[in-house]
Amino acid sequence: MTSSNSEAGSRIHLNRDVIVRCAIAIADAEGIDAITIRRLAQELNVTAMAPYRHFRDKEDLLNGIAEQLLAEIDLPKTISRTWDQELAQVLSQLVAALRLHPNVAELVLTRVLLSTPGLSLAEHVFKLLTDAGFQSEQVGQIGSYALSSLVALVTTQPGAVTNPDPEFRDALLRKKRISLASLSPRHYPHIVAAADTLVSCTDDDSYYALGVKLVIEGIKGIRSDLSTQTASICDG
Amino acid sequence: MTSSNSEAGSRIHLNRDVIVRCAIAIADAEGIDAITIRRLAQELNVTAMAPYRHFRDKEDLLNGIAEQLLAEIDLPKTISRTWDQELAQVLSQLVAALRLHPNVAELVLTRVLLSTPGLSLAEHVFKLLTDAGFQSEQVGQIGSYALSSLVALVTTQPGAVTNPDPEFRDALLRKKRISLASLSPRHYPHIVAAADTLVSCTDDDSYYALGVKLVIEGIKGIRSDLSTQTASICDG
DNA sequence: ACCTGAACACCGTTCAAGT
DNA sequence: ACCTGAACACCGTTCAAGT
Repeated sequence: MTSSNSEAGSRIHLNRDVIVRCAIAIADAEGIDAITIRRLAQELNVTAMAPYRHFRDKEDLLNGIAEQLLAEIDLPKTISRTWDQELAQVLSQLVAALRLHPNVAELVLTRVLLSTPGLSLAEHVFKLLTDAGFQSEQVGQIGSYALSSLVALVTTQPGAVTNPDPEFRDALLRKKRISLASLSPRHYPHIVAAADTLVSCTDDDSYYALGVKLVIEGIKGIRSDLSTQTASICDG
Repeated sequence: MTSSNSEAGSRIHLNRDVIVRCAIAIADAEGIDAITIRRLAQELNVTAMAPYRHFRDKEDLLNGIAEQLLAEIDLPKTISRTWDQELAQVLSQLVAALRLHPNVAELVLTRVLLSTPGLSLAEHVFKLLTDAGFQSEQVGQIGSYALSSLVALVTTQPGAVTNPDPEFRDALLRKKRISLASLSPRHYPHIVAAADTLVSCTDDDSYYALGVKLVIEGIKGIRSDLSTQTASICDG
């Protein structure tokens, strides 16, 4: 992470975007705790107070990081398909965007409604749930659930160790797997059996696809309860 | 939070449990960032280094807090009902335990497998998923999903503002609702419509019950896919 | 065995200046 | 308009002592 920005003379014009990108790069390399205002200033060849021209305080910076992650999502325009297919696509986009920077994914959990790209995402999800036939209160609750479930999934990503260096990372994962696999098979038979899966997936893509599917199927299950009570809406 | 422990003379024997409980009390009153080793020491009438006899470092303390939260869950013994009913009950217990201390609930997200009560919880959930007919790889993935979804739900709890004092809290919520409700209805019609729900629920209990139901229904949906491919297992 | 006390290298953030 | 520099009140954590 002593990246190109830290070379003497590379005095790029400081602004929110540059600072946020630098913060994300630091976290990618060394974990979220490595994001400090002072470290950021140092990395950008600037004094400790310079970032404060662009951020009210550190919380504002963290909001900016969450916003940047969400800005990577490109919401599909296709309105041709069914609500559940579209929802699956949007949620997959969210997961894909967060997976690019797993060390800061957790910041999004409580910040979706604080930025324009987050609001657009939520609005899109809420619209699809409305299409599915839910009333506005359930739309808010189910929508929040869907978003936070998937953010949490990326946050707890098996094998999402900070990433000091690939070799050390592997060693850490190996240690973790051993500690699970060596639990008492009498007390924790199912954890021992699933130890490999819990530590790191054989296939991350299918793991996240399953997560999206679980959310969608959950919503469908709730919806079918709904349609037994009220007039059934045309299926999308 | 300048609680009974901070009175001069109340020198309770220091140990992990006392320290963890004090940390939770601090977070309940002032938010998770108020948990510092030094503050803890002060609250317990002890020097800054005293807690280090009982915790290797701050991370160890946070693990201890997560463990304490999970220890409040009492796993039901009843094996009389169907897997989905039992799973719903266990997950509801998890939610109930976390709701007691929403400001530290986030600590559990990445720490379930690091403590005995967390391992017991996971083992219980995994067993029920095995009963439901899933193979060990899916058990691990679906189990992780179920646990992290519900932890996330409590973490993002609408109205889970730290809690300085009830009056200030209400003001903050009001401000939040207004900022959502006053969004452009042209760009964010569904968010505006759901603003009340998003900021704080009319009924928290039913909100969390819905969360549990979404998880269960999701799992059932996946399971029915499963049973079309492999031999169907006896229900129940 | 358990706690103290001083010290170190860091933080976020303020305020008043510089250019 | 944008950045600097010094300062303040706080952190987590070390090390060597005390009792």
